[in-house]
Amino acid sequence: MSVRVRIAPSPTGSLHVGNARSALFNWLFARHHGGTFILRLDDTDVERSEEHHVVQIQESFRWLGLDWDEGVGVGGPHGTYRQSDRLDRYAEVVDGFLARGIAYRDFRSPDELDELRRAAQAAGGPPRVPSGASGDPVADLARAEAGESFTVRFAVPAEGAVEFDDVVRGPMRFDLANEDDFVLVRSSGMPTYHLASTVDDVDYEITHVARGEDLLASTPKHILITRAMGAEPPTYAHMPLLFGPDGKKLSKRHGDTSVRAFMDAGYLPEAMFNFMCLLGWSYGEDREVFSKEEAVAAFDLDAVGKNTAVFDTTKLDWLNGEYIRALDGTDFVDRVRPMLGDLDPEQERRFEAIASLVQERTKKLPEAADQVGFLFVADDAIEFDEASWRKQMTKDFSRPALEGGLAVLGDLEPWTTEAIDGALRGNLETQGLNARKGLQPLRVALTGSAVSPPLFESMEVLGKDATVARLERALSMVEDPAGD
RNA sequence: GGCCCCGUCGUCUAGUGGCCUAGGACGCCGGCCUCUCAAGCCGGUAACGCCGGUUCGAAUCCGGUCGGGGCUGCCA
Repeated sequence: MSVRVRIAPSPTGSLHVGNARSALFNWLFARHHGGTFILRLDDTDVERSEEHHVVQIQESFRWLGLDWDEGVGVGGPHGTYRQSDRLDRYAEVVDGFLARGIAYRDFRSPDELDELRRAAQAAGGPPRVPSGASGDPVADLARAEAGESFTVRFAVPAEGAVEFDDVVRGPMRFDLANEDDFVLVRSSGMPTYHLASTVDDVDYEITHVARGEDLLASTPKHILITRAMGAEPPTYAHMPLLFGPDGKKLSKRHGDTSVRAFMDAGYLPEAMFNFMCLLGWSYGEDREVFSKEEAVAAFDLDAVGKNTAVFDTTKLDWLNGEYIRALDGTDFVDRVRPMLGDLDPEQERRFEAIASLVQERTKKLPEAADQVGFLFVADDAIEFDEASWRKQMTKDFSRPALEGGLAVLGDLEPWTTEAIDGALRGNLETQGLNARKGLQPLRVALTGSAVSPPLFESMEVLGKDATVARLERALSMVEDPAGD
């Protein structure tokens, strides 16, 4: 039997990294086994589901490189893959359950149920709410047709147990005595997640359900429904949850943890992919950096770990730098250019000339844009970083460095990195300054900051005129501190 | 309260009775390199929650305990 797995986000928000990680593992599993990866929408919560989330969720998956074979947007043999379009099918299943006495209509009010729950809990034993079955389906139907509000509940057997073998956690056993008669259909007529999701899994012939550990305790419900439908339950794999750096379950208060946020922050999808693989799974061989293809070849669900992982992006930052450095030079230029705004031909030339030097020293794409900013401003409009100025331009070496630099560069020919290097080093000797003192003021004069791409190369890219102009301007400001 | 899951360096993890005086990676610290910052290279810091048991031998098996987490909804 060929592997069929699914990811079923609910479009009540943007795609969260936790869901993305689940999707990733499902995708890896499907690809490893040559199976089918399905994207389904669990949108039974009509109150909170929104269409723009549907669009963004798909965008996030595509960005990460998780392509799906069936489902939303791509179609397949099972319709639209949206639960809101399958209401008739759920009703059909429930009617069958009702007819066979596997489910019943429950007319108790929420308040009444709360009361019962509290009482059961106070009793100390299992907090199971007593069955609300009247034992008279005909009368129930009459009440329903008369317009009384009701839910449909699954009649969980009072005794026995549900057992299954979890791929990640091993043998599981849940006593039914602890299981409530759970709701299948809300009073609004909409199916619950448990019903819709399970019916879909059966109908779509899902072979492996790999999802977050938070659903582990709900699995007996799903198995009960599956069996009631006369089907064999799929293989389950409950994957560890993701936590925030504070050790608490990942949520909004840990900042924006949507995939979209990482997209916008300038992370490379390859790096994000690689990073998420590391959360709960290990490539082995002491390897942390690997390609998608390598991950597909090595991955399997039974190798997924049991313990929760803290979503700490420190390592992601490092990985992103690794991937940026590994980028083809033109690829890097293409990815950064959109962040620079409109460039004239001269600015474009400067950017491309210095790109490779910036590529080596950036961890996130937007940083690269910051680092080349000095190439695009007018020579008399450089803004000086205050701390840099104080440290390099207010010292006794500041003037000699600038004046000496100007003296040797003024009529330097040819204007190349090598020639600039030689000229400036010669000046260091005549001034009796070490490289640190003799060159830093020039860097600040040129770029506005004590941190920049390599100085000589920057000068070459800027050209002699611009270089001289910037040095002169800075020198004039050093002479007259009040002029700053 | 009840049911269930988990517990190796700060973080992600390797480890399935001896190869472990516990390995790798990120981070951090120090050094080298060096025109700044990165990168790179070298070195260092740092963990089997605790207590019992099984065994010649336990991070690995069992029990307990403590700690964290999930579920307990007409959310998913």
